[in-house]
Order: sequence, then C-alpha cells, then structure tokens
Amino acid sequence: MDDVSPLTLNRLSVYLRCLRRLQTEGVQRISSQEMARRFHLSSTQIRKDLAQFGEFGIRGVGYDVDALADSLHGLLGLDREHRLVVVGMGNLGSSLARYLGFNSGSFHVVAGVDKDPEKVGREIGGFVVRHSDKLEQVVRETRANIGVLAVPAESAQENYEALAEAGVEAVLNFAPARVTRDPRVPLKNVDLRIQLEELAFMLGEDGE
Amino acid sequence: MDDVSPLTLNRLSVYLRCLRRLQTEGVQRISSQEMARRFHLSSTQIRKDLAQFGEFGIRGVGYDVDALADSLHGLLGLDREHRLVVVGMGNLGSSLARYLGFNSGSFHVVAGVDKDPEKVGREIGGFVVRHSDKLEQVVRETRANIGVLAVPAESAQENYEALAEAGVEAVLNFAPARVTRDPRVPLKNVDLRIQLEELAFMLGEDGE
DNA sequence: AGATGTGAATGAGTTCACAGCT
DNA sequence: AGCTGTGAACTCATTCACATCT
Repeated sequence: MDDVSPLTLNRLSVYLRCLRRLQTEGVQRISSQEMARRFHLSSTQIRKDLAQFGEFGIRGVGYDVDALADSLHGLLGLDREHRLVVVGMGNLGSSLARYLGFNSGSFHVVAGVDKDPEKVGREIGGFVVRHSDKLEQVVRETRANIGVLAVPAESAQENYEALAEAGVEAVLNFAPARVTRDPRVPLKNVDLRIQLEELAFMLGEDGE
Repeated sequence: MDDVSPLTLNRLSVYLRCLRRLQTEGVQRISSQEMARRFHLSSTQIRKDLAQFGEFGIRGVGYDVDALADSLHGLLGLDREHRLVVVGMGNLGSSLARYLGFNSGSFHVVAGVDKDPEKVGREIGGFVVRHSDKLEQVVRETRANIGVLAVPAESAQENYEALAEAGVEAVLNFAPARVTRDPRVPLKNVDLRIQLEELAFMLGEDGE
C-alpha cells in the first residue's frame, strides 16, 4: 500500500458517507454506476480508488454495501478511537471543542488548553480547560493522539512544535499560517478564509 | 482569464497571506525564491500562478510587496464587501457566526436563520436569528450574497436550493453531504470530518 | 548579475475501453 | 447480460531550463 493521494483519501471519506446513507435506506448492494449517479461521482473513479486497497466488488453484481462500508471504515482508521486535544480555547477553539465533541463516532475531544489564565478552569464541552504549560502532562493523562490548533497565526508554529513534543501523532491546523512540518507529525491545514476567498473569486468571475 | 484551477486559487490566498505578513515586517520587495524559502512554497509555482493574471514582477528585481498584495486582494474579489447569511444556527452555525463575524476584512456575517422557533429571536454575533421561512426576505433586507450552510446532512440539499432561490450568489457548505449544484450558484464544501478522517488514515499508515 | 515569465518535459490524476469474472 | 478491475490514452498540474528584461 504505497502512499495514497489526499484526493483519493478525501473521496474514500465521501464514499463511506454515501454508503452510510445507503445503509439507512436499507440498500444492500450497489453498483459503482448507480452510486455515481445517486451522489454525483464518477463510477470509474470509485472503482480505481477502491482498487488501490483490494477487490471489494463482485463482478457482474456490484458492491455489498455493509461489507464495503466496513472495509472503508477500517481503512480510514476509524476502528481506533481518536482522542483530540484542542490548543487555544478562544472563539474558534471552544466552538470546535463543542462541535467536534458531539460528532462522536471515532473522534472525541478529550482536552483543551490555553495560555490565558483567564480561560483556564472553565468547563467547555465536557472537560476543564488547562494551561498550555501543562500540555505534555495533559496529553499523557488523556492519551490524546491528535492535536487541534486553534491559535492565532503568529503562534501556530510554536504550538505545533509543542504538540509534537508532547507526543501527539498528528495535528489539524485551523490557524491561517504556514507551519513547518516535523516529519514525524502529519499536519493538515483547514483554512476557512481560503475557502471564503475562493468563493469570492468565483463571484467576481462570471458575474451573475 | 479562462478559468482558474481551485489549486491555483488556494495558493493565491496563501500568497496574499504571506505578503500581508511581509508587510507587517516592513519588507518592501521580495523575489519568488526568497518568498518560497520563507514560507515553504515553490518559486516556479509562484511565478506560474501569478503569470495567469498578468505581469506583476520586475525582472532582475522581484515583486513589490504592497503592489502585489493589492493586486491579489483585488483579484480574489476582496475589495468588494461580502455579506454572509448563516443557515442553521445550531452548534456549528452559531459558532461560525461568531467566528466569522470577528474575522471582518471583506467578509461579514449579516444574518442567521433557523427553522427551530426556539432559536428564532436570539441574538448571536451581532444579529437576531430569524426563521428559515423568511430567508428570501432576510437575504433581500440584508443584501447577503453568500450563504453558509450549517444544517444537518439530510436538509443540506433543500436549504441550498432555498438559498439559491433567495438570491445568494454562492454557498459554503459545512454539512457532510453531497449537494447537487445549481449551475448559477457556486458551491464549496468544507467538511471537517473528511479532514479528521484523512489524519486518522495517516496515523494508521506508517505507525509511529 | 539576477530575477521574471514561459515553452518544453515530466509527473500526477482522470477517463476510456475492454478483458475477465459471475 | 452486467459489472468489476485495469492497462492504455488522455488531461491537468508541476517542475525544469532558459530566453528576456532591468
């Protein structure tokens, strides 16, 4: 299993979501074409994407919805429980803690830290905010394995490093900043402003 | 100006952010190489990306930071004011309203609606929540031009259509659902679960 | 000299077309 | 007959290499 492009990976998540929906509708088998039609995907691409990980279908028939959903679930690492620690409990951070906390499934927010003593001690989304100085200890105690960066752009780098140091295995960065990666700690950026700016550009382009 | 790939577009946003940072540091001129080095980008790519929109640099010298920032700012449509209406004022929606409200710049959250009468009337992030039935009226009154979908997956489609109907020019979708596009109303999906699942996969892959 | 802007070369990602299984 | 899985063709994106300008 060489390495998988982020594009493929995103699509696998999408496929899983589509399959979940089919499950709720009681669909048991589906062909790539039918799935493509229903969810506006490409049937060839579905097959190519899946082919990277094995043969999940039955020729002449299609895919078993439950079986494929289970396979993708496992593939994406969702059979492990993932424990998130949020760094920066400002507006964005506390919103994320509350929001992601609900989403349960395989992801749970287990801790939050902030360097502002004012915020330390508050209870948000099922845990008590701790001070950033205690990050390493917090990670150890809660066995958090994913860090969520919700700090201002200026302090993104240092907090990423602190998370890496504290022992998390991956970081999701919401700060609008380019962070230099530690090769051992995968990083994904989620930048809301970029998304908005992309939309803004589209508006300008073709007029109404 | 044919049409621009989303990848290029995202990078333009990144470049703009880098330039803003250079401005705060008082840097007046920068070469593509220096910029690439500082922010972990590719110098060729910077030049190729910019070349799609004109000639912004001075050969032998580099780019004027202020001038280039202004150009990108305009290119991305940030000299217009964009007015956002949030649909679905649950956990995610109200968080977004508060968060995006702060981020000022060219984007302002001017309204929010929800179909739950319980939520109608609350004040969040500078406006009073209105009922979803009034969406068209709200859009007209506030001159909102971008819709933000923060509803459950099941109702994403109908609310996208309602937004299109009500006259917004583009939609940012936070619901984890595949929405069928209206060709007149550009749609961008932001799916936090996909991001988390991508990270989860990376963890599984290489072990620690 | 030094940096931009750009055709040409390479690489990545997607689609086509069909062999092969059920 | 119908649908999967996949090499081959194609399209899109990135990188290279250099002519061009200050």
